[in-house]
Amino acid sequence: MSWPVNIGLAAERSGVSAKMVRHYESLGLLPRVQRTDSGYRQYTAADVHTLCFIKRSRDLGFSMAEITELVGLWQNRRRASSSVKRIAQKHVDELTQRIEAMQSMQRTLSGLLHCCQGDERPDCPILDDLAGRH
Amino acid sequence: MSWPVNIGLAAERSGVSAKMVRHYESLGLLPRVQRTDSGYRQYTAADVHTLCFIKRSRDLGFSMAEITELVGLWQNRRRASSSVKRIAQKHVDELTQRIEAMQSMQRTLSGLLHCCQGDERPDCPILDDLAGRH
DNA sequence: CTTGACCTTACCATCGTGGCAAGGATGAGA
DNA sequence: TCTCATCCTTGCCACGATGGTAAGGTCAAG
Repeated sequence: MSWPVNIGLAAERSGVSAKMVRHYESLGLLPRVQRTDSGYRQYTAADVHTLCFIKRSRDLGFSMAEITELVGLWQNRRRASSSVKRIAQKHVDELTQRIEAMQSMQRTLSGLLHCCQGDERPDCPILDDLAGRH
Repeated sequence: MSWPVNIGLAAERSGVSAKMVRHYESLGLLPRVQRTDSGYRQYTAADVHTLCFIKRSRDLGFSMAEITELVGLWQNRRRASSSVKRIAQKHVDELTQRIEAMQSMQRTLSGLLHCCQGDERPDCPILDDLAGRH
């Protein structure tokens, strides 16, 4: 496996782009980066593991601020699981709200789409709705 | 009703902030704005109606690019309703995709939340999952 | 004439990501 | 050893839609 690895391999193995790896570092999300004499970043297996953690968290929709907290809890052996659960519950609640908002849009639009002939004529219930249907 | 009105009243009546009214103008989304000698923008009833159209479109989740098209179609008497329907259908499809992606996150997180005790102990299936559940 | 509410433009911040540019490092083949 | 491709470095700009703030002009009521 040849550890440590350059940023390119760390990116490939974690699924995070090299660009984002540097960005996360600038946010203080990655603990510390060893460098070669010429300045190349060197990633250990543990570093790549942290990157994978961040990737998985992003894939689940957590914000960078939330991920910062989660990484901190992950690396803190004296954490309370309630702290993690609180963050996750808040995120799920936000997801629920956003989903409901989008479903509401979707319902309205689906109804309008159903009414619209979609032919060459200009009459269009979608535009009528957007114009305030008066 | 006293037309035309300043940007503040136009904003209040349309539900769009004055800031955004200026922004939409800079995007070319509002046709033309009359000005007083001192440079104040003057909005007619038709202008406010257009702002309401934009507001309603934003509330339904359309992007500014899509709204630019929709406003153009709205003001074009020779439009084909199929053009409108195509835009709306594409938007609904995108909404569907985003909703499904978020529901997938929600399902995963809900399962993890259900497993997490949320107490003072450090053991946490949520963190285990983020860390790659190995 | 002052005061306060309104208007003007212009710039910066958000959030997460991508792109580009200019330059250094490294390693493989000629 | 020279060269070239590929990698790495930093730094800046962009997105989309919105908010904030600052510095200044305008207007109407007191």
